[in-house]
Amino acid sequence: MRRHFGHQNWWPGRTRFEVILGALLTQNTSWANVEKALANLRQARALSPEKLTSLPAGRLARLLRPSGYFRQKTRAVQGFLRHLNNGYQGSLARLLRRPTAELRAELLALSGIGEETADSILLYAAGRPVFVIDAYTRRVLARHGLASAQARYDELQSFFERHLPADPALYNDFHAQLVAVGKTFCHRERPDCAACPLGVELERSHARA
DNA sequence: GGCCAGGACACCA
DNA sequence: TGGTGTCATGGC
Repeated sequence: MRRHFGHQNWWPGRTRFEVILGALLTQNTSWANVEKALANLRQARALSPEKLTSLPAGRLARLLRPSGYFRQKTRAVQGFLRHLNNGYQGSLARLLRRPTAELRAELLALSGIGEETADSILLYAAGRPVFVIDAYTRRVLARHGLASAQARYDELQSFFERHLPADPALYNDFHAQLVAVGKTFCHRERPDCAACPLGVELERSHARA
């Protein structure tokens, strides 16, 4: 996959805080729309926990509007900031220093943060070896017969974590590569498996076996 | 004009 | 536990 697409350099974001905001804002939303919202925040000089905390909900909602679901996302962002301020004196470094399992549970307890968003934060902002499962990953695995379409999140996650070394840098780009494969070759209506680098490699490996 | 995008959650049986 | 509706903008 990397030979075909090159390193994907995920996650786009200048700071860890920006990565976290991106994880919250990209839920069921194209990254292009997320970038518009992040650009709004940057222009408003609100891309830090302190500045963002001081923003009234109405103003924050207007800035987040291009990313869609802006009312929900406003609540999610403010909920995260409340947790950060109440539990960690607003220090992202302190929060992200928590042991992986505890941090994951804390994130999941916040409203607006589910498994994928929590794991994106763990991997891309905190650098933990946690494999992220998203809709593209599901589609690619199902398309290649590597997992059932109904498999649970944790089943798919352990599939990767069992078979790959626990290396955050590897997980990082591996997930991004799967998304690239999903976007490029695993279309719902007209998948192009013949040209798919993953499909070709799997065919080779089956032929060898 | 319809479909979909790097989901989460409430509600229901 | 599993299925369904809702949330919303913007690009194609």
